[in-house]
Amino acid sequence: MADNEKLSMIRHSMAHVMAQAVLELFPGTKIAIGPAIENGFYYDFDLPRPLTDADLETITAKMKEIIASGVPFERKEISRDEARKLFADQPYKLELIEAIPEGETISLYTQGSFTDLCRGPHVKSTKELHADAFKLLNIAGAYWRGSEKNPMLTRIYGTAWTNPKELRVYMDYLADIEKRDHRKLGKELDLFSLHEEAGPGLVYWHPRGARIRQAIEDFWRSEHYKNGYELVYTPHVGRSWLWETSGHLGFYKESMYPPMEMDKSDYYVKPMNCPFHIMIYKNTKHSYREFPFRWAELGTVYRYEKAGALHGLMRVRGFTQDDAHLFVTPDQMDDEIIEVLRFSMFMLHSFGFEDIHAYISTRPEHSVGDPEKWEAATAALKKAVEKEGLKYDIDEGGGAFYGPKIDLKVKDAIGREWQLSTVQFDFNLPERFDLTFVDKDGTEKRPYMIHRALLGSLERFFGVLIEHYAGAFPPWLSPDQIAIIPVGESAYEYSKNLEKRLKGEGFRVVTDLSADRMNAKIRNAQKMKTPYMLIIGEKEMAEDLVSVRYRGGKQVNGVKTSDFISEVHKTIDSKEQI
RNA sequence: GCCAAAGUAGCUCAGUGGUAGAGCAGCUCACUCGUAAUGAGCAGGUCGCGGGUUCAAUUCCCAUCUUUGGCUCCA
Repeated sequence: MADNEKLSMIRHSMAHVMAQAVLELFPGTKIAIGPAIENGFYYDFDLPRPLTDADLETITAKMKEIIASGVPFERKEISRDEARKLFADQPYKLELIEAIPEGETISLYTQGSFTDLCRGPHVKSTKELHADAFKLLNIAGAYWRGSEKNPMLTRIYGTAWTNPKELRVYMDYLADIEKRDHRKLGKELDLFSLHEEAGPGLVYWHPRGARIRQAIEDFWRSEHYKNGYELVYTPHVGRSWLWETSGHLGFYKESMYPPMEMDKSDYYVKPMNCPFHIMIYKNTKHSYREFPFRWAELGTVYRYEKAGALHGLMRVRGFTQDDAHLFVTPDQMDDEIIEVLRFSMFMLHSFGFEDIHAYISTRPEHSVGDPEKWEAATAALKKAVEKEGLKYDIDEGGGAFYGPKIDLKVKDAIGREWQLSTVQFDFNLPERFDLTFVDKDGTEKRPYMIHRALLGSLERFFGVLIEHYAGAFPPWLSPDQIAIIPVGESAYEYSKNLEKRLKGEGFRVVTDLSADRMNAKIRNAQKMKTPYMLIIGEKEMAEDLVSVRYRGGKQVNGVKTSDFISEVHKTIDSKEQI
């Protein structure tokens, strides 16, 4: 049997053991479902009272008892009527029984005092479960059957493994995630903040965060020009006419900030950049000879995200998309998609993401646009992904109503997937805004429109970068690249001049002239994860040397300053990590 | 929006029905230092905001905002 099947059986069985423990401790509890999931399991309960973290300990202790008792998991098949009778006081189970198709077997699994409606499979006995290889992690709310129209149940999440060592490895992984948390690092490294009193979900980029953003934006802009894009700037608000035409007021009004009334018109803050780029397109009549158009903008948009959905930089209400819109003729489509994908891969690689996976989403049930166009566009997406040699999955029917798309997800340093790039066809807006171009034969035709974002939003991308690098950015992105640390006051003057010299090279440099001892200065620079620390004392001053302490702890003393400068240039230019 | 928990100094956190405390950071002074914290002193808080109970509320209750963990959502 494959290891993951075994693990999944252990986890599923653990869920049953937890349900037994909860029922014994909280009589009258109604039970819902309890599957194995990635790394663990959960079970949903309708409890007589809310749970506290202390209850998790009690439940854990009870589970250990059940595991120690070594009871078998016994399977039994019964009729639908028997099942109804058995679960007469378990309304959620009754609902599940009714949902089982006629003719399908209904099976039960029993261990000790607990019987659950369950397809299985399970381990043979609780002897196969390890009392020290599981941990209950948290209590959360979850809608019955995942619908917000249904009652909210209490879900207990746990993790389970075959042995304590595996559990420890997983717990270490969770601790690593906590250490990398961009919200925590954002504070510690003084990168950004959010202010509840000034409006939730709105990001303040501090000088050190802004330096990173500048580095990203500078690179982004110059690469866009190199890759045949034009950069545009568009307004932040637009009259309701724009949003009525685009259809946003019809479909997405709930997610837009409410209107501002002025001169008897309603103005809306933009939730997307596309209608503005379309206005530029519509400004003149276009010939096929001008195509393709590639217009990019770091466009700041505002969306009303539900209060409970906000999360640090990852889900915010105001964010800047690295947006671009391509207007192409049908015969340019294939090449343009290939080019966008290649560009996208280049950008992601530049930021240190190597493991990239593509997801293609195809036409959903309700869609606009000619099915043949959908076919052609989807084929173009597949062709591009294959040409790039990317691994990909297809989400049949998972596209937006207006067109198929490719999403790229990257794996970070600890294996978590983040969606960054997206390339989407749009068969809706060109119709709604009646976009045309004059083709070779003199007739007016409809251009293809493609939306794409390479980094997604700068806020979210920043969050992902922080977590990927755990705050230790490669020098080209580091807020401070070099920290100068004079050994004593006698080196202050020299250090200030060295700072000037290094800044002249274009480096981001800070000199620590505080009253702290040298050791404390090193500690502070280290805590800020500054890549290079230069220790300056008598020896260095006398011979134009620097003593380099690298972020990793390595020291190289007596380096010629000019050698250090060329080394840093090389590292920054190549975007290497140190 | 829903379920649950939390909100005390800039940060991390302790604490109590009789209007608050630590460490770090900050400021001042002294020390002038060779690879992860020099020492002493000072200052800093309407205990998220609004009601209620009480002689008295930061503490108990209600409402509200925000945050956290999830759920739902994410054009």
